Amino acid sequence: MLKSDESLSTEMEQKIINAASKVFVKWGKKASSMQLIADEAGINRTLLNYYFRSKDKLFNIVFDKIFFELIQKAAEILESDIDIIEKLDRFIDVYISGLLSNPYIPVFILNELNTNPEHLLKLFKDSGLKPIRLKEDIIKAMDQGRIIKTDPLHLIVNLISMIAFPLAAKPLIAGMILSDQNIDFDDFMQERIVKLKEYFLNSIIP
Amino acid sequence: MLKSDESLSTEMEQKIINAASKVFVKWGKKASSMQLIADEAGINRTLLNYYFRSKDKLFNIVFDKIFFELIQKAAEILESDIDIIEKLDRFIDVYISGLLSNPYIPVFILNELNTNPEHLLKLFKDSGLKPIRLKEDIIKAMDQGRIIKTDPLHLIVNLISMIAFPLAAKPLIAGMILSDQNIDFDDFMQERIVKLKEYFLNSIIP
DNA sequence: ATCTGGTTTAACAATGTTGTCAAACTAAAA
DNA sequence: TTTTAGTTTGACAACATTGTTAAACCAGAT
Repeated sequence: MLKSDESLSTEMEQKIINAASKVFVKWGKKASSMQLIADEAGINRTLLNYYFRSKDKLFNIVFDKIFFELIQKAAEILESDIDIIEKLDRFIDVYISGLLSNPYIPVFILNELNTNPEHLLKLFKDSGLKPIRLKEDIIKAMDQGRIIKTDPLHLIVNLISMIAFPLAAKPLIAGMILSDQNIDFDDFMQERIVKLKEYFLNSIIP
Repeated sequence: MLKSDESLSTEMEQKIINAASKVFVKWGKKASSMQLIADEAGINRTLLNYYFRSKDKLFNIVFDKIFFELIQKAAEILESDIDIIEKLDRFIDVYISGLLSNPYIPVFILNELNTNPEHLLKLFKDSGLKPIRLKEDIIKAMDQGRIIKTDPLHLIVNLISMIAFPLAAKPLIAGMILSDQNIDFDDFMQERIVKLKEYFLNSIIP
């Protein structure tokens, strides 16, 4: 079919990016072959090179896209003017539900993080997001006596950990902790949204 | 040199396993080549096959060893008869300091977990460790009023998350949160041992 | 009907990786 | 010294993967 306008080319590009995302996120960069991606997209392998030149280029596009979406979601919440407690509440909500539909993403990110830290740090700097702004919000709330006084950096790390780790470790949680109890992982995580808010907010509100 | 007794063969095997551990843990299974491992060990590549038959076999030995050490450490603490609060305290200690010297391990495990869950679950079952026993300890302490009443499963997940995630996400924490503040990651984690105990125990003691 | 531009394909070369094998090596035993 | 058994090495074949190229294809424009 002729490329009569931009949207058609973009249509194929989208198809490829979607397939590549699935494969890269599941298997990681090195273990993903161009053939696997082509199969997933239902197209000839050579088309991947035609549209994206090389595996490296394709990977970077996919990675940047996924990372940007994650960062942007955080930015929207953190930079908004809502109350700090409400912010934290939403943060838990948005990330757990968001990642629940794509549980391979955390490990995918962590993996690239370990093998190629510069790439990610560059992206992060370009994004302009400053997680430290959250620290200031927290300190302010502590001064006002609305939040218990504790180390704000560790508090932030605690929150991110409790949100992200269970998703990254899905097979571990499901297999080692939930299976004997006959609990479904997704149910557990849905419940977790409520329970984590309860636990975390209780732990910081005097 | 002739293999006059067991220990000599074991010496080379040890050398290989150490090198393979380093390479596999850093780069993951697929991205690690036998050549890379041989270079790390300073030996001829063919020797790897001579001693361990195949890459798969070598990988499984390395992985099982690392996983077993992790599990065993947990078992020692959890199965001991010390007080629950002391148990949790030690758990934080042992895992943060242990993984700090080997920060690539968490992602390595998580990665294998995602791409090959059966392998790990089999290992886990063979180990005989029951993390659920911790749940019973916690419930007992809750009944005695020594620990605040909350969902024990989520509590366990919270603890594991706060311990393991920052180590898995070292470049993220270091690059996105600590770098502006001029804080060294290892210092931060040493401090974290204290701060996390404080935070976690405070959050569960009435 | 032919031309023309982007698109798709099969075939190819280059490279990397794994595992095997036979030959070379080494140090102790006979 | 020669033999012997385990060890080490280089060479090889098989296979997977990547990226290129030239040819085939296709639908609208001329």
